[in-house]
Amino acid sequence: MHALVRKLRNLATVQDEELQAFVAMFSVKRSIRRGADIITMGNSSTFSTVLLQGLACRYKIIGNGRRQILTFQYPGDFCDGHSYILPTRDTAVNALTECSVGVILHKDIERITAKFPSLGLALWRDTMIEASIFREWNVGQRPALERIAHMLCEQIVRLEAIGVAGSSIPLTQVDLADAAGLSTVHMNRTIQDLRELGVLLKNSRAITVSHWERLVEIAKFDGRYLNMWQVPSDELATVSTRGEGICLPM
Amino acid sequence: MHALVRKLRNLATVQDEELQAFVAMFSVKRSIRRGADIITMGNSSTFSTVLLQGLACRYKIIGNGRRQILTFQYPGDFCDGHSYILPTRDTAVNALTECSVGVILHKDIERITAKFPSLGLALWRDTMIEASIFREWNVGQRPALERIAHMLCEQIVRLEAIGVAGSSIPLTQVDLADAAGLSTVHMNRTIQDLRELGVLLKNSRAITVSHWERLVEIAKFDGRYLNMWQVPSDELATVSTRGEGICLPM
DNA sequence: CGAATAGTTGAGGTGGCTCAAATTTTGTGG
DNA sequence: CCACAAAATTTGAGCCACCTCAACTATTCG
Repeated sequence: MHALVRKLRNLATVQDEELQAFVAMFSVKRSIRRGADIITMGNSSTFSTVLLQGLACRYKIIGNGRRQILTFQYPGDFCDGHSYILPTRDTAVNALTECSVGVILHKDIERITAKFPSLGLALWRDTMIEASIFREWNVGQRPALERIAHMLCEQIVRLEAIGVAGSSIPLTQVDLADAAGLSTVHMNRTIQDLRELGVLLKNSRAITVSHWERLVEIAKFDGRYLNMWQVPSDELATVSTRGEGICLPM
Repeated sequence: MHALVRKLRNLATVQDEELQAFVAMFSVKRSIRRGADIITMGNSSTFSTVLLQGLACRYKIIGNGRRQILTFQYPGDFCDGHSYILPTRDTAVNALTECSVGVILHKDIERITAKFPSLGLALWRDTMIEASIFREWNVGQRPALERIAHMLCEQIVRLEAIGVAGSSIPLTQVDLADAAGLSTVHMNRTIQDLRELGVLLKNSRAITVSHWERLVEIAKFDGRYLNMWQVPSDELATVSTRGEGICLPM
């Protein structure tokens, strides 16, 4: 549960005992395999799900039968968009790599946030940051190169925020295309452009950033919308549970 | 303050006395004229702003110098995206018609939500619905006709939710273009297409829906993301203050 | 080792853009 | 109430970013 604890600490001043109590309410579900839906559309539920390991995406099937990815999710993220507040389930969540999740009953969340308001505040803030990300993606209408570069920047920053250093992005071109709303063909060609520009590694099959500054420049990326100013990645929480980390596929 | 009261009542079970106390904390600022910024970018503040009358938009100037509208705001909406929770100010808000707003100190919000948790819950829900709207817009990549139809559907539903009946949308084509991320030229041509299709009135300069069902069909609109299932528009709150209503320009 | 899945390349089509100008409507000051 | 400026709407013409369709080639995985 490291990921969740780390995140909540960033969001508000929360006492260790509060975090411990919160974490204790979760039950863990492991080994969700790539391609499986973590959350399915339509059925409202009595519990919330937090991603603990792996990488997932929130998505929706749109008119033409295509998958539109709305956001990527990293360890510590609430998969179901805080369904305990608003039970709307108009999107699904899919595991892009093997995943583990934590599950907590809505009524347990209610109980503990009533008891520890600062925990509720942290959760609220989390919903706001999610909203920021959606807002930022909206400023779509960017040309493909900039759009993709921007998406890559966001993923790098979010990976760093959960302690995954290294500039390799564990997503396929298909995933990125579905997220950017571009065809895979055009995604591929633009990735190649970025490789030509020296921004991504050329030899590797994986998507690896080799020139961060230039990427940021192309993307006109200003990461403040991610609200990750705090916590410079070191002094991470040391509350309970076994070692975790995002698993880098490909 | 009708608009705000009505909205909060929809979002949670809040006692009248709680609403009264909340409303009493606002000070009102009237006669903000069309074109003026209600919220400017960059400067974080110590208070929050609620739109009471008129129509505003949250926007951002993007790379090419163009205005990207992220969402429209109606009476009762928090202009600054609940800045008391997350002080990020990466967007501005502009009055699209003459507006009135209410202003409340962050610390007053803190005080009263601590005292009345159900009020805090209502506010939290409100942030979630805002996020839903951003999410829905993201599923951009729709062809222009569908995209615009969808936007119109949303505005009609939101207008109805605040008690403005009638199917006339008080926005210019320029505003709609900036929101849809389309050129005004293409917006104009698509509006004309909708007129040809009998969905919008032909003679009027204003944008008036004449065939709702067909519009919904074109848009593939499913309004559930707006979370307005409650309150069938009649029995509106009767708490204090003078008559208000959105002013329909054009 | 065969079957998916992911990545790459080519060719041709089109939705929405830009530039440019005309027309209509709205707002303002006299 | 009129005249003029500013804003909104409309129309035409040419262009290009990104799409679709259709292979073919690596890779991964059971």
